[in-house]
Amino acid sequence: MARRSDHTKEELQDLIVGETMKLVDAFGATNITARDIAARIGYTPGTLYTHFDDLATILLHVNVRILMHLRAEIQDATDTADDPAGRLLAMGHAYLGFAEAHPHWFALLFNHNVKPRQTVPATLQVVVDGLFELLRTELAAFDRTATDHDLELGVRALWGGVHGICALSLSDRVVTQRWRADRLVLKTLVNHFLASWPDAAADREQVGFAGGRRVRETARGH
Amino acid sequence: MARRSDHTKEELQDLIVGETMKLVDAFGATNITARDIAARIGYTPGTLYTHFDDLATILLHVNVRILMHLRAEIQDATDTADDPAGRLLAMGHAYLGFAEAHPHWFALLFNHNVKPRQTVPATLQVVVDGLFELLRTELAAFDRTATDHDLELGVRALWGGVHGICALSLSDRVVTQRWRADRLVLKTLVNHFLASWPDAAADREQVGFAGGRRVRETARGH
DNA sequence: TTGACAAATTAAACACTGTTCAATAATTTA
DNA sequence: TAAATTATTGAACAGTGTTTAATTTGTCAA
Repeated sequence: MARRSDHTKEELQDLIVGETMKLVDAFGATNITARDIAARIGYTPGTLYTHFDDLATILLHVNVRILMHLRAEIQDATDTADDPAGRLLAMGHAYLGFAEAHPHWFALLFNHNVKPRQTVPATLQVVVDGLFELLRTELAAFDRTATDHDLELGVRALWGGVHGICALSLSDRVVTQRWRADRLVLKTLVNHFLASWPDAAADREQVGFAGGRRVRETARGH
Repeated sequence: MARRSDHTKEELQDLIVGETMKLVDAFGATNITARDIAARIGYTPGTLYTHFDDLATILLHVNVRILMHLRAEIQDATDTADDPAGRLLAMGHAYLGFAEAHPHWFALLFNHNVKPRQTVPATLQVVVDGLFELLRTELAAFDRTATDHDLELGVRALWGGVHGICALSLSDRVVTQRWRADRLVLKTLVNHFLASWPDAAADREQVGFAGGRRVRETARGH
């Protein structure tokens, strides 16, 4: 019998969430069982239920940590460029890199199995809002004349677009496996999106606009 | 005992896939069981396994039919506009409308649980390619000077973008529930994407470019 | 019509799942 | 030290996908 003085209540909860997160990363959320987690932490399955309501709740806490990882990587990506457009593209690349490096985490994040009853940890929405704010800051710097409404629309469209490319890239079901130029697709989307954004011209021409052909130069077929 | 002369082999397979599709639409793929399907068609669970290898295979066949529905709706959306840009936007709206009307179908389509062994029905890739071709045709009409490579990139970026907005819209986990202006987000993405596409200017100005402010007019801050 | 063969269907079982709960062990309090 | 409290366990529960032997059904030659 595991001695209860081995861990405090909080330590054990952290241990459960942490080991579950590793198992999800390795095998996917749908392929791990309560008994797997219990064996991993050196307890029996019943113990999980004295610390969490059910497995779904544990996975919800795992999701919070995953989101913090994702936000950290996106924040780091900000340093790789010194203009807003470059930073936005770099954030997209970080997003895609994260999805490729941890497909099971990505799947758990966005494949909703949340039962209506479930109490979402308050921290989750906070982390999401932080992620959202990172994008908004860059887009605002990119176009300083944009209204709040413009930014809201723009951030959601851009985030959605990037997310979709990542999601389709991981969904080996629908998209053919042969074609793997996701970074190029990503760049195409982001560049085209930003290229027609109001007041984009000055910024873009200063920094060379992140490689590829310069869209505006060929915009009217010249 | 159900009499085997009630249905031919093909009829019974169609019945299984069809009833499973209805159950998925109503309750979601993760909430239906082999016994549910069996009860629905008036047979016992074992019968399912004389016609399909396992449940995952049945769901794969369901996916084929779902994709055909999706393609049909997108094809129909083509008639609602008479210029390529308008048709592309209408196709995006159809995509989003389908996701909203059948969230469980949409989830089954893109949340991959396909085991590596699984034999994907040949028809599935055919349907996907057809869907892909619909977009390509419109984008090619929108920019007749685009190379094949341009079109490939553009279609994937555009499809990915639209898909992401739909996916995030259904993923009530990450995106806050309060903000529901997905159609506006969709229009923002598609319009900005097309606005900077080469040779887009002529078409866009002819048709008024699907509402909202005209991006190019303010592009350089005039 | 009959009888043998083939195929479809079933009921029962298998190992597994998430979850619950009385019994037990470990710790804290009096 | 004794009592009360709490954490942990092992065994059970109902339900899952799947397999299989036994049974029913249909076919077709004799």
